[in-house]
Amino acid sequence: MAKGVNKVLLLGNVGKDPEIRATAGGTQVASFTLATADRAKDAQGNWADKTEWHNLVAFNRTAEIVRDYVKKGTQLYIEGKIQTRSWDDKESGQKKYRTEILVNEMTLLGKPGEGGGSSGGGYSKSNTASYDQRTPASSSQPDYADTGITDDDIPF
Amino acid sequence: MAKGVNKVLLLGNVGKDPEIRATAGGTQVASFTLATADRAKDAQGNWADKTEWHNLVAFNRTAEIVRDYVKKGTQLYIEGKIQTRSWDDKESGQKKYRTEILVNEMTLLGKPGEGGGSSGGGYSKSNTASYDQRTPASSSQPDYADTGITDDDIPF
Amino acid sequence: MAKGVNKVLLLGNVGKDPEIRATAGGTQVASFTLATADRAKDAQGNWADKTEWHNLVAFNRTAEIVRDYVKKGTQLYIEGKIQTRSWDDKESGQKKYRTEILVNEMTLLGKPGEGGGSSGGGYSKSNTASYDQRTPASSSQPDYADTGITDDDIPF
Amino acid sequence: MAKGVNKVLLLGNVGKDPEIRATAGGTQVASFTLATADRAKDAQGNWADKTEWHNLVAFNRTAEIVRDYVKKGTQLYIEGKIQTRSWDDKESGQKKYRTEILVNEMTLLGKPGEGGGSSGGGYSKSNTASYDQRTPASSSQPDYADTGITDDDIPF
DNA sequence: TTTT
DNA sequence: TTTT
Repeated sequence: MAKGVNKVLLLGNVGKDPEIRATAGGTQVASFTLATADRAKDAQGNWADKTEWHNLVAFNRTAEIVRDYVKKGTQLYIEGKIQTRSWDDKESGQKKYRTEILVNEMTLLGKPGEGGGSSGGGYSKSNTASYDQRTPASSSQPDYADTGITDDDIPF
Repeated sequence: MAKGVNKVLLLGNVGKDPEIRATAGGTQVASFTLATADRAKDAQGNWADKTEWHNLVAFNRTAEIVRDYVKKGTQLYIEGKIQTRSWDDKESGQKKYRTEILVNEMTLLGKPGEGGGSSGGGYSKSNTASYDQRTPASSSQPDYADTGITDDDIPF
Repeated sequence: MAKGVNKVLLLGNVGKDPEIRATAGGTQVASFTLATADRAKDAQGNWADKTEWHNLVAFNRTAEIVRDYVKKGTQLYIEGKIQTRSWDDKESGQKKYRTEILVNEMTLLGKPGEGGGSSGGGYSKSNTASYDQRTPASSSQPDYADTGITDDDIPF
Repeated sequence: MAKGVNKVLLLGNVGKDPEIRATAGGTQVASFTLATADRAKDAQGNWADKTEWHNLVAFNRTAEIVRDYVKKGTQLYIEGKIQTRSWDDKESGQKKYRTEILVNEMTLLGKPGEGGGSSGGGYSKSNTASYDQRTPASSSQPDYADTGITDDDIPF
């Protein structure tokens, strides 16, 4: 039984093609960003669109679905939990934080240029993205390689 | 401050064109059904789709958006609360119950035959349904007319 | 991957001691009611408390936790899904519906007369209710016996 | 109508007495942390408690309720949205990010050492924290003063 | 039928 | 930094 609640619900569009990796032990990891649009009043009292960007991460089977069906622009509904990782930045010596959403459930809603969104979770089966195990040569964002994460650290 | 939590999140497709009414005082009321698809194991242990139907009701500005943009087949995300109304059935003398979702927030995701679902909340502005104040001549479902609901009964 | 979303979040108090049964196959089933309090404006425009009652059902391990820790008055947070069962009433010949929340996750928050609520999932370990496999001799509410539900019908 | 969904649900315990400020225009701002407890399998496959910390911020009336009723240890349920602010750190010249939950709704569940948690929104009325308009003399965390936020920037 |  |  859960002792607390840490739940996030997001519906928005994927910012870039997801980045797919695997841990040393073969666990699939998908990282991507999601933009959620909101209407909020600006300083002048006018309604203006405001976009919030979220860092998402998915593991295992969910990562494979991301790999195969999620691309830049895909409209997604996800449920997940908030996690904040921290590390000491080698250059500045400062403590840095990165907040991510660990995706537990996902519903694909569509992608620009396709009629997919209307079909009740629809997406083209031909959407399959190729598998990409590259680790980016250099990344200003901390990733699991940088932080020395291994399969043993994945908590499920 | 809320004393409790009663929150519902649904993502699915609208079953029929919504029914739009107005109370005597002019409050717009939209009623419609939403199907949510689920994958569940059947008696034989196979994964099978299972559809759950929900009765939704929206008031005021939300009802107008339903009237103008929601049709049979529209894919919707909604947030709302559960409400169960009860009344004594005149024919059988039995107490009857009807559970509805009062819609507080709504995001349109698309409609079959249009590319709308993919555009981040997209829908065609030309989608406008005409206003329909008819009360169905006969309805086996209790509706607000049947139960004598007036503007004074609307709790907000 | 889910094709739709059907999610309910409730926080409130349990109305009566839960009713515990087992199916012929030994699956534990717990049924109970939960009251969620809300503040809403009444017909006169005054804020008034309004209570909504929900029918909850839990299976397996969750049912056992209900059996052991949940009593009349317990404050609970639950996540679940909406399900509406229907059957033909033998007396009136009418179709009847019963909407229930199938509980997936549960967090115990406290019980009147105990300090439990403050303890982050707190409840007295001595709270253990005795196991009750009785099926109520007569029930005006449709239950799983009435509707002929067997283990094979339980969809997970 | 919302164009996207950005919703967070948290149930946990407050880490420290909230920090209360007011903007130049008199808008109340409450900042506090919330710990959500989770059970997760560790590297050895054992279930272990894991605590996630969240930065919460509340404005206006909600900030006043926080000021008056929320203290270190209070058990809270909140709904809100994720917001990430960024700024250029003056010392290191690096871009820094801070993710916060903007609290929209709140339900107080209890506080250690009181029976409050069981009372359906219970808390001692005598809990009233004194109003604290101090801005911390020095803070390594960016706050609204640091980032030059004024009333005009508050988007509602 | 809960709770304050 | 909370809580059990």
